[in-house]
Amino acid sequence: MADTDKAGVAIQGEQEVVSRNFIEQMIDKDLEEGVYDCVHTRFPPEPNGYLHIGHAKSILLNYGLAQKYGGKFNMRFDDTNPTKEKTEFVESIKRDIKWLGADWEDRLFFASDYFEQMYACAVKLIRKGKAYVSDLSADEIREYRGTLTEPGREDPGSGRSVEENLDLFEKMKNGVFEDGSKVLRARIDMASPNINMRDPVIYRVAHMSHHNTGDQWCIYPMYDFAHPIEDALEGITHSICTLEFEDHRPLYDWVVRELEYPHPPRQIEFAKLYLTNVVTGKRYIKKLVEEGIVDGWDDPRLVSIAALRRRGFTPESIRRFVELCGVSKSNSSVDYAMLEYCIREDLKLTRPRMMAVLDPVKLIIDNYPEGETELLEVANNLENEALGTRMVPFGRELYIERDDFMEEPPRKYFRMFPGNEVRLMNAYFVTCTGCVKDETGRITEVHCTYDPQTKCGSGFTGRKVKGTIHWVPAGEAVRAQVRLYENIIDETKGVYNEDGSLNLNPDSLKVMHDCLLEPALGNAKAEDRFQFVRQGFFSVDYKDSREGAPVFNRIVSLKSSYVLPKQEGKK
RNA sequence: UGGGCUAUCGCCAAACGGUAAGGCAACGGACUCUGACUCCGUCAUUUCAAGGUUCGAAUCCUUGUAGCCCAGCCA
Repeated sequence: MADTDKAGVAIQGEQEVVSRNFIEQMIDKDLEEGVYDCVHTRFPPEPNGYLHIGHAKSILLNYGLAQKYGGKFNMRFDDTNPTKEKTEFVESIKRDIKWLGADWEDRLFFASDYFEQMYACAVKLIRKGKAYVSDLSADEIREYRGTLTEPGREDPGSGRSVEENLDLFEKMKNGVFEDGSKVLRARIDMASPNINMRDPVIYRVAHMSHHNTGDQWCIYPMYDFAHPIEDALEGITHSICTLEFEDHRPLYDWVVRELEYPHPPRQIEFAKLYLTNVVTGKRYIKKLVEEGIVDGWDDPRLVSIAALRRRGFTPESIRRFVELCGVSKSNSSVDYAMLEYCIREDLKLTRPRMMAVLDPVKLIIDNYPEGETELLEVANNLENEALGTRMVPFGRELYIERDDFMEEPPRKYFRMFPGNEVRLMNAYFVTCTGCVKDETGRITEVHCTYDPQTKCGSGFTGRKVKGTIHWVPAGEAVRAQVRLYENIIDETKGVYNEDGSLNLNPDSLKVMHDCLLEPALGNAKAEDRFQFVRQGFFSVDYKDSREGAPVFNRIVSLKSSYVLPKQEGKK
């Protein structure tokens, strides 16, 4: 009988048997059979946008495999199409991958650095009679390709001699032809049931400046031709990509076979990671940015790597999340709750637990001596002594959460209401005596009395209270802005409307301007993370915070099995 | 209607012919200076469906069904 621990590790006797995902099983087999004697992976993004949580899976999968098998991991920009790529993106992608902790060491490559070799490969194919220059327009090529159910027809250019093809291809390279007037096609099978094999275009003409090679080239290789070559040149063993490339594998194999690479790489496809109710589409995010609904690609409500980082997620939490999701070939959509679990798990023992009042109302302890204050020594994290203690001033006037007082409480309300005794966290028991309202009926002060002998740390055990509430000292509290987030999508309706537009949640951002924090939080630095007791985990926004004036983003709330009555019915 | 792939709990996901792991979520309960954490318990007689083979089937065979991908000079 095998026990199984949290990581899915079965323990049989003394032996640990980790269940391996299907890619690892394939690699094991390859290694066993001597197909390869090492593992070399790569992450090959096109620098045409920002990375998001889905890319993290691919990055961590590839890097993780290299680590696990003592192999190597390459970083490679697949920049074979100058119409879409920008240097700005190569920088952001590098930064995100570093942040995630994937280390490519000194192996940073660009597909565009191989253009010369790729050109030679194309010439080789032409010489073998395996490629030809076509004069067909894009529309004509589509027509000749046939349909899903009908085979294609021979390209008229297919009959050209090797010499003529060589000559024409060189002219393509030399800029003799206009964009779109000529392409190089691989000669495979116009009748193949796999449309990718119907003489795919492998080179096109594009008179355009490339972010890396400038104006050196006016012909560019297509992905299906370039990618296997890139992999082969770098000595990649396992070329891991997503499911939509499954149909391209026969072409991938065709290229490495025709080019006669002695140790050809092998393509393996896995299912992308999707998160439920999340926006990753570039055009959608672009629109959100343009319309000012979010404040950039790193808006904390988004799931780009930059956004997750800004929200306060840790690289460790993302790694754990990806690990928990697993790797398979079935299309699936993981619950956001799993990500929340991972970040809570990472922060709960490692961050100080502070007191912050988001929506303050004044609390006056009527029997506490006027003008007097005391300093309380408070543990930073009761479950992790190593985090030490801090001092918090306490006095007659405090602020508490508006939610923590009700004049007429419902059943099972454990907080402050007239006549009820609660604990002020880290301080004393207080008994509520009533409240003061302004002319609109809004509560402006809550009053109570305290019992000096119930001080925290005094060892008092005379009686117990059901509720513990947090507070900040009135005089010394630091005023700050805190932002609370909900999903940017209205989860009750799904991501898209019928017309294809996004189903936005109008309450996805709540900015709390007059929050009061305990003094120690006043000099928090960008990216510092804390638990605000009873509220959740927060991090200091690195964009909007200033020296001595931190702005906090809520990363995730604490779980709660209690719903405040007035919030009932809220979606 | 051509080809490729995938179907195991609300969501991920193991199991590789030997009698359905685990995690997330949810729900009880205990504990508690966070309605948190922690702990303890519950949560698939059944694996898309129907047949078949077998002592034995999620795994093999049939026949269906559903979903995803492919007709860019994108990646």
